[in-house]
Amino acid sequence: MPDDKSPDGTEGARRKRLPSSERREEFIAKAVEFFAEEGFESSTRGLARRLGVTQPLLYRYFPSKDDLISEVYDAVYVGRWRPEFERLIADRSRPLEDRLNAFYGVYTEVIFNREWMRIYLFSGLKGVDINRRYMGLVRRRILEPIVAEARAEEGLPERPATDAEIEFAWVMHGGIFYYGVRDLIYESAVSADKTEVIGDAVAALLFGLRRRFGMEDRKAPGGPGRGPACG
Amino acid sequence: MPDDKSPDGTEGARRKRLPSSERREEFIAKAVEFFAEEGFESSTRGLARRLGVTQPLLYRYFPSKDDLISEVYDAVYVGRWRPEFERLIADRSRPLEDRLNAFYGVYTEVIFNREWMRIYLFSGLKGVDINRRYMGLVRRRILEPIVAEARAEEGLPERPATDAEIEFAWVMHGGIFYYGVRDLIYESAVSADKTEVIGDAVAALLFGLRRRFGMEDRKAPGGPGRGPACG
DNA sequence: GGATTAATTTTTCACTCGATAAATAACGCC
DNA sequence: GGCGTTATTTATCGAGTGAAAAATTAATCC
Repeated sequence: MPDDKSPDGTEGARRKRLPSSERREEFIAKAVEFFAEEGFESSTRGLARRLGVTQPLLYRYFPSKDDLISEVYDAVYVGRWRPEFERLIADRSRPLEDRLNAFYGVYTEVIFNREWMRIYLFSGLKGVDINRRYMGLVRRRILEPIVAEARAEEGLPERPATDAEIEFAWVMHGGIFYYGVRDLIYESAVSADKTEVIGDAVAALLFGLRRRFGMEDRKAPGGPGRGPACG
Repeated sequence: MPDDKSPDGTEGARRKRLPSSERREEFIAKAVEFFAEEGFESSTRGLARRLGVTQPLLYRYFPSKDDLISEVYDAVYVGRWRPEFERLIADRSRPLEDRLNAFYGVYTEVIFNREWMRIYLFSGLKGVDINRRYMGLVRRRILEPIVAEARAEEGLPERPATDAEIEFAWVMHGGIFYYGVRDLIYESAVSADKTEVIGDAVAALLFGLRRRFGMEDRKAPGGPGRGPACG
């Protein structure tokens, strides 16, 4: 007997043909859904079933399961990054607190999404390097700018962020991320509203950074303007 | 041909027998290691290989793979909880900031551990309910006490923590947790030292809670002493 | 409308999975 | 030292896995 049922489920209704590029897009989009929900260990047959298509067809478009998974990573990590993230943080026409609230508002619009979060966590556990690269992106494009803007708003001289500053920014950033995890992955009732939670976190972030500046800018009042990275 | 090699790998060295209870313990301990590293989808044959034992032997001790996995959960979630967690937070002979630094010092000794973190994340993605129960435990035994202690130290009247307060405490707690994730799962260089990071986070946590108290204790100066939970 | 091209399915392979049943061999007891 | 108990292994089943090869069928072109 055939090892997969009629792709559509309903007998007789033969699948419409699609041009190669469209089909590919469709496959990737559904693969994001599918692997996000079921994990990357789930079978290509399961994905094909959800697509209403036979399993070997996948291999016409992707040489292997791993290649398909790479496309999934790209669609999520690269495809959903928005250039306005960086602009929002750096826009000095508004107070930093406003900017950060605005930034985390739109950033969480992207990442507070079941697909995004689950792909992120699954891929992190797999140890694929795109994950490490994404964290590098967050550090360079989000956290370092935030620290720099906070220094600027305090009237402190420019200088590369210290490890302790970045680490603290990571804790707050991770706290906001984890808020999404609780909501979307653990589905534990997250009752307070997002704007308020972000507002509290942003206030604490700025408080913590100013506190750090106060602790570290004593010994170097003028500071080595553009000294080598600390640590 | 036999479907598993000689369990030990090295030929001839027949496996020593162990009494039932000892063997069981050994299996669970190694299963924690194994599934933490490879994920719960990994094969019982892989685990057996690592144990130097044949795969069907596992089924002498656990009726199914899922039952073994449940034992793994118990060993990690229940077995590593330390009663001193709650005592440290509630010990009013010291300032709260000290207590929280001490608490997060020992708490992170337990959870900043590759096994613990990976089991936690894997099980969270699987959606097993022990995960939700653990988060309930954290809320009741850690976060609510922290908020209560913060109120007490401010001289405010006792009352159940509001959702916004708990949510903020979760963000800080999650930020610390995520610090461990970055270190142990994503293995992104975490350079600053743990004590300092915790110190910064604790300071920000207390700042944020006091800020919240100031925002919410205006309209209810005496407050409904033991009113129903907010929200 | 028949030939060409390319999208899709059918069939199949070699292997892995969780689990069961039966055979074997190490240990304790007397 | 033989015997019974039971820990452990051997062998096997049926279902599912990623992948390749070949057969089929829908769309396109002239």
